Amino acid sequence: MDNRDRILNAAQKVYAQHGFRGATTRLIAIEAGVNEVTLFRTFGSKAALFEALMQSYAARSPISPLPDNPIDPEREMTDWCASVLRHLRENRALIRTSFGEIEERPEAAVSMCEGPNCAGTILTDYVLRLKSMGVAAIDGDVPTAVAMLMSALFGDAISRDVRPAGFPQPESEAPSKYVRVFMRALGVKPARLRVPMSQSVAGD
Amino acid sequence: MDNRDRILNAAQKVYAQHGFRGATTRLIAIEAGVNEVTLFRTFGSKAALFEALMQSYAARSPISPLPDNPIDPEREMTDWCASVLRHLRENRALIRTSFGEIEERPEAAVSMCEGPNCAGTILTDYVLRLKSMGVAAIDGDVPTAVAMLMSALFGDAISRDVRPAGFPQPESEAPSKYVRVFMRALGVKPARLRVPMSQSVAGD
DNA sequence: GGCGTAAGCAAGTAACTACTTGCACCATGG
DNA sequence: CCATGGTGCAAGTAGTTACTTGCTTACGCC
Repeated sequence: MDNRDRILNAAQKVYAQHGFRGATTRLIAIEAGVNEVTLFRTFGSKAALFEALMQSYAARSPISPLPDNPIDPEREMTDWCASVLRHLRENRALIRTSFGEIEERPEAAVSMCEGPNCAGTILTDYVLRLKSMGVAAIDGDVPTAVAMLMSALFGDAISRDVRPAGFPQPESEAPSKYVRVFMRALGVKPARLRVPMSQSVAGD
Repeated sequence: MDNRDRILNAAQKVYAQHGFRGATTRLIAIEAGVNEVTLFRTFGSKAALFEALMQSYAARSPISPLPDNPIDPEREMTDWCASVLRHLRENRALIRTSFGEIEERPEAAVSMCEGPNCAGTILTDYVLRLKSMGVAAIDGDVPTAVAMLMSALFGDAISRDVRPAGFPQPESEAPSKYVRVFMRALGVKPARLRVPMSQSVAGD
C-alpha cells in the first residue's frame, strides 16, 4: 500500500472519530505514519484530500444483491438484511459523522447515502419480483413497508449503541425479527411452490 | 428574555449548524446579540455553556402522551406519530449534529435520546393497553414492531432531506402510512366495540 | 558515480480560538 | 450623591491549525 492509500485510510478513520474540523492534518499524518508535509505534497490541501476520500469511499461500498429468482423469501431477505446491517454497523461512525455535518458539508452525507438508496431499490425490486413471479402473495403497502424496514436497519446500526432501550432484540436476532414483521405487514404468504422441507414449514 | 437565555438559544442554533468545534464563542455571541465577554462572564467557559445547554434542552423537550383509554387506535396513533415526527423534524439539525459527535462527546447525544426512548415506552404501553383492555386484538411481535415504527419516524426526520428517494410518501401522509403498516404487522383488528361511524364522536 | 524523485525534518507564517484584562458606561437603589 | 453590578469595547495572550519553505536523506536507474 502506497502513501496515498495510507493517508486516505487514516483520514477516513480520523474523520469518523473527530469530524472534519477535528480531523487535523497533523492527526491524519500521525495515524498514517507519514510526515505531515507528505500529505500536502500528495493532495495539495485538506479539502482536496477529503474530496479524494469521498470518491474512494463511494467506489468501494459493496451492496449485496438479492436473488433474481427468489425461492425462500424469508431466508433470502433475512440474509440480505443481516449483510446490509453489518455493513451499516461497520461504517456507523463514518455515517454518523457525515450526517452530523450535513449543514456545513452536504456532499459527504450524500456520498454515504448512495449505498442505502441503492439497497432500498434492490429490496423493492425483489418484493415486486416475488409478486410478479408468483413466489408469494403480497397485498400491502410495499413502498412504505420497504421504507420502514430500511429505516429499521439504519436506525439499528447508528443508534443501538447510544439508545439500547430502543432495541430490545439482541443484535444477532434483529434482522430475522425485522423481516418477519416486514413480511407480516405485506401479507406475504408462500404461493403454490415447493418449500424446502428442511426448514419446518411452520404455517402461521 | 435575559442574556443567559439569549446565549443558550444562540448556542443551540449555532451548535446545530456547525457542531461543537464550529460553534465558536464569537459566533454564538454575535447570534445572541451580546458581547463575547458577556458569554464568558455568564458561563465561565465554553464547556460550561454547553453543559447548561444540554440541561436546558432535556428540561424542555415535550413528549406527547397517548390516551389512557384508547378508543380509535389508528387515529390516536397517527396523531401521536405526527406529533413525534414534527418534533424530531424541528430538531433534526440538533439531533444529527449531536449524533455526529458521539465519539467525542457522547453526553450530548444521550441527552437527545431521552425523548425518543420515552416515546418508545409510551407507544409500547399503549399497544399493550389496547390488548389488555380489549380495544383491539393483537398477536404480532410488539417490541420489534415498535422499534421499527420508532426507527421509521427517526429515519424520516433525519434523512428525508438528504435521501428523498428512500421516502416515497409525501411528508404529510407519512405518519398515517407508517401506522397502517404497523397495525397490519401487529394484526390489530378492532374488537367488539362500537366503532365511531363518523369522526363526530367528540370524545376528546 | 551521477541524477532525479520521493520522503523526512525543523522552522516559520498568518489566521483563528478560548479566554483574560482593564476601563468606560449606565441604570438601580440606599 | 454615590456605590454597585451588569454590560460593552479594545486589546492582548497562549495555543492550535493549515500550509509553506529550505534543507537533508535514501532509493532506483542510467
